Amino acid sequence: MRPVTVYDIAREANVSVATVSRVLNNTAPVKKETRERIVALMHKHQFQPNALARSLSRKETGMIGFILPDITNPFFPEVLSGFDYEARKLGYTYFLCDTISTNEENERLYDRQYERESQYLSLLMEKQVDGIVIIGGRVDLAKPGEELAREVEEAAKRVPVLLLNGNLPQTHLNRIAADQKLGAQLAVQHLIDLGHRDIAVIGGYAKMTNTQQRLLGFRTAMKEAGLNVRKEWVLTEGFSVQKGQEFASRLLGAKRRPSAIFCMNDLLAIGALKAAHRLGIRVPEQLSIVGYDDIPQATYSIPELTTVSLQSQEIGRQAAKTLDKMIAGKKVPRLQSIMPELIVRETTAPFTEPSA
Amino acid sequence: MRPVTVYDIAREANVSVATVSRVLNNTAPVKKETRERIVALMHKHQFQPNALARSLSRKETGMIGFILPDITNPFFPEVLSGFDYEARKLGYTYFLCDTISTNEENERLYDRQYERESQYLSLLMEKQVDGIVIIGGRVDLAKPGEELAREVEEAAKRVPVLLLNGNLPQTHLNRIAADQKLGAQLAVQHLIDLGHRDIAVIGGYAKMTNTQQRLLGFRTAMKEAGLNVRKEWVLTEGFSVQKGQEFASRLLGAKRRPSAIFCMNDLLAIGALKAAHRLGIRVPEQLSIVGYDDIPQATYSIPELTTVSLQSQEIGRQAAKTLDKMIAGKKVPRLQSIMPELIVRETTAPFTEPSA
DNA sequence: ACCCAGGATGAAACCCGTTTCACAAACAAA
DNA sequence: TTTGTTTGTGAAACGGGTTTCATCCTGGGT
Repeated sequence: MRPVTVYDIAREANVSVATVSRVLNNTAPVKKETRERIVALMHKHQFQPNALARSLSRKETGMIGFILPDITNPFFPEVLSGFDYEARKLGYTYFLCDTISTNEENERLYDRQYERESQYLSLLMEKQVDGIVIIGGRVDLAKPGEELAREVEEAAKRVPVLLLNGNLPQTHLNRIAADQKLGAQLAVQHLIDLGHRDIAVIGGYAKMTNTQQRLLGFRTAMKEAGLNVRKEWVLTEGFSVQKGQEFASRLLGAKRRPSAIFCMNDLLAIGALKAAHRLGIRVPEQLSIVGYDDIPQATYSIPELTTVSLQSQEIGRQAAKTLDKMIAGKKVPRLQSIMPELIVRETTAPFTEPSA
Repeated sequence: MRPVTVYDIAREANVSVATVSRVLNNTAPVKKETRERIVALMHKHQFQPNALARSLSRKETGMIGFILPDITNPFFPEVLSGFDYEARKLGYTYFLCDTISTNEENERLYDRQYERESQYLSLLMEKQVDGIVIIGGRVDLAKPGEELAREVEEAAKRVPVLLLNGNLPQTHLNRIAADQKLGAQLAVQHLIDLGHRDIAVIGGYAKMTNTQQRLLGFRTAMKEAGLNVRKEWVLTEGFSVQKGQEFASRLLGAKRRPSAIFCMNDLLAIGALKAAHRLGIRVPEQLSIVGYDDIPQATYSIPELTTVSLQSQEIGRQAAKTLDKMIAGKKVPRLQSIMPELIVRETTAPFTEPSA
């Protein structure tokens, strides 16, 4: 059966569609009895206005595109849930756009992310979304002037784009980001305060600005404490539990090993925890570990992870609020910094000389 | 600047919009040079067809609504990622609809889920989605004839609706679901085979059909082995790590305690693991634990969880494929059962008499 | 030379709302 | 009573595509 339209209602109520539209949107006064007659008919027929038609003429859709790299990475659901909370309050719905590729074996492939990201960018624009938020992915990687960055900037000319946690350098795009450098400094300073001197870092991708920022924070804290960074204790290219286990095994298997490891995210930290366990190294007594992100899983492990909270939900909420303002044409600050916070739990302890 | 439309292209190419539309969709032959001229103009102006307008006349949007209860529960991102994979291949985009409510303190509230679910149902229909998939939430709870169930069925008359893992009894709606009873049986049988006789179950919600099914599987396996179920060892109402810890503490703190715990999901199992650890009970030597769902986090814990895999990604993939068929008007089986699989890892071991 | 099947194309209707404009009626102020 | 402002309403244009129908051409078959 054909869905009922304003025309059907109008005909049956002996009014014009204009009037029906008016009661639908309360956009102009309608005589009380006329209104009631129309409302009754709407209920009777379970009238649901066609949002496509409405959006087409209104030139606004109430739809947002949310581009993220990998929904199975628990960090993203966290920010997404914060975003969802505000977005819904503001009356938006959103498309979820995951830029990761998986092959038939469910292995995650990060190589085609760029391609996917720009595909989504134009797809979303065709769908006439009111705004786009991008977290992770290319915005973390692109260098100024690069083709990739240009595409995003191009899109931003046609529709509000908000970057989360990204770090597209030298861009005029609005962003909300945690201070990555500070977060790393917090973590490393904590280890130093506990008396650690042999500190390693694992994870991240050397090309990602986020990683670079955190590495910078790490180096800064080390330098200020007069400690030097051994380059074989800086292991990058990876963000998974798997990788964390791998990196930590390598670190802990060597003759000289660090007494503390700073991990670029919690997944890596969990991997490090596993590696230590396999090698019979007790955490935190013999090895301190600090994670990053404070995903819910950080409290699932035994011992629970000491980590740097990026306030993921808060970022998501801010994102929704800010994008809404941008859509409304209001001015918003170019960069909103979210202060990271160190959450001390159970994987860090004062340094003690190995008894053996 | 106003976006460029088919009319703009048509005017500049000295053709009618019909012709432009034809080259856009390859829907009828167009003279080669005309086509080339039009294509060139499209590129020149970076023409992007307005998907709203297109959908409005085509009466299909390529949009799907995906309703789930809580994206921060890692089970859902898993099925979502499987769904994403296929949906994208088939050319769909989807709205993510999270039915959980959170208050300002980010606490999750499940009480208003119903309301949210029906709001989303009509919202999605207004947005003219081509189909809707619902996982968890009301479809797990509703009894036949109930108001809630009716709403879903009502929606299903207007747009294809697919239920995942739900168990709306006596409904004619299409569903894809893992065999919950079998999954539980597998888990419990495994424990019994290992020599356990004192087995407890924790988690779930008594009103959820899923929980009921699993409980049924549990009881069946116990009965077949001639074991009886102690009712103080059946603890329901909860699905979180927190709850798991609580339940397990209660169980393990009692004078008489089980030698094995079957958990209604992996989060609970992780909680149980933590409780055991706090109480100094070694897993799996002194206590075996089996989870359910096989979320990625099941391998993050130490020891790694033995669990029942629901093949979450697979369910998601099937969902996309099936919904696509439904949208195309093809017949699909009323119920597709996904076989659960027991994944034996490190939290289960043969029963041994307590040495003390 | 004649007929017919495509090929190529345009005019116009259609999808379903919103919004502008015009106009009549009702009511208030002067 | 006259003028000015609301209230109440409809006709029609609009948003940006798709699709049907009609028309004109062209090449192949006989």
